[in-house]
Amino acid sequence: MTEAVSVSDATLRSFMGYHVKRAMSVLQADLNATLKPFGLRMVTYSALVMIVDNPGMRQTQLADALAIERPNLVVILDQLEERGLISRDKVPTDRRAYALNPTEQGRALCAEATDANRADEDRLLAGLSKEQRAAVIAAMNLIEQGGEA
Amino acid sequence: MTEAVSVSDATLRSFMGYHVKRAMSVLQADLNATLKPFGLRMVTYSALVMIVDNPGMRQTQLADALAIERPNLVVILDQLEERGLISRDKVPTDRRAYALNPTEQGRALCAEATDANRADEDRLLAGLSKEQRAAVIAAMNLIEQGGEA
DNA sequence: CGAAATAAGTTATACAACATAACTATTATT
DNA sequence: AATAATAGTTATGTTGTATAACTTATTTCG
Repeated sequence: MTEAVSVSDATLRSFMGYHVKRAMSVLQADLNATLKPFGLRMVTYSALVMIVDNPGMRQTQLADALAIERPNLVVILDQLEERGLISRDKVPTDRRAYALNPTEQGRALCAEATDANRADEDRLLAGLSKEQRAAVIAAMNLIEQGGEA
Repeated sequence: MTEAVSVSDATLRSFMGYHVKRAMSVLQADLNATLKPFGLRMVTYSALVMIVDNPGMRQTQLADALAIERPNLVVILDQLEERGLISRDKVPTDRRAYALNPTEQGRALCAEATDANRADEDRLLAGLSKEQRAAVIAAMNLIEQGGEA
C-alpha cells in the first residue's frame, strides 16, 4: 500500500466561491433530509412557501421569483396539486392564467416544514452569533447583486 | 393587463440557505463566464488546479477531494488530457493506477485562469472588507463541518 | 372591427449533471 | 494458490435544467 499523501486544496480554498459551494452542498443535503419526512424537496418546499406567502400569484410570477423555467415549474406544481397542497384556480379576468393558492392542508404542512427547517438551520448555525449571521447574509446579498457586471 | 403585484420571498429570505443558494448561483455563473475564454468549466478548472497543486496524485484521491464520483471524473480528465493540459502517467509501484501530472501548458493555463478568477472574484467582492471576507469564510467552514449531525 | 403579435400554460424533447452496476487488470489477503 | 479488494473504465440510469413548439386567450394597432 502506498501512503496516502494527503491532498491539498489550498489554492481552491483561497476562493470565496469554493467555500460557498462546499457550504451550499451541506446546506442542501441537510435541508433535503429534513424535508424528506414531509414528502418535500428543496424546490417543492420553496414553491409551497411562496404560494402560501403570495396567494393568487400566477405561475409565471412564481417561475420568475424562483428562477425556474416555466416548463419545469409545471411538474413541480403538478406534484403539489396532486397531494392536495395547492390549487390552480381559474382567473376570471384572464382565462389563460391560473391563480395559485394553498389549501388548508398545504398551509399546515408548510408551517410544519418551515418549523423543522428553522430548527435544523439553527442547529447547523449554532456556532454563529446573530451578528455573524447578519454579516453573512449581507455578504450573500452583495454577491447576489453584483453578478454579470 | 393585470398589474404585477410584486411577489414576496420574505419567508425564504429568513433562511440562511436561501441567501447562500442565490449567491452561489451568481458566483457559479460568473465563474463559468470567466473560465469560458480558457475553454474551462468550474469542474475542469477545479480538477486542473488540484493536479497542479498535487502532482502525482491518483484519480481516486482527486475524486474524493472534489466529491466527484470516479466514473464522472474520467470524462473530465479525458478532456484535460486531450487538450494536453495534463498527463496520466503509469505508476511503477502500482500498475493499476495513474499518476496525474500537469503539463507545462497545463500549468500555464491554470495560472492564467486563476489570475482571471481572482480578478473576477475581487470585483464581485469589492464591497467586502478583508475582515468581512474572513468572517464569511469562517461561517462557510463552520457550516461545512456541521453537516449530517 | 379584424389580422398580427404577444402572453399563459403546457407538452415534448434535448442536454447536462450526477449516481450506480458491472467489467478488466492488477494488487493485497490469508 | 484462492479469494478478496482496489484503480480505472464502460455502460447505463436518473435527475435537473434548458429549448422548441403548441393551444388557448389576450392585446395591439392598421
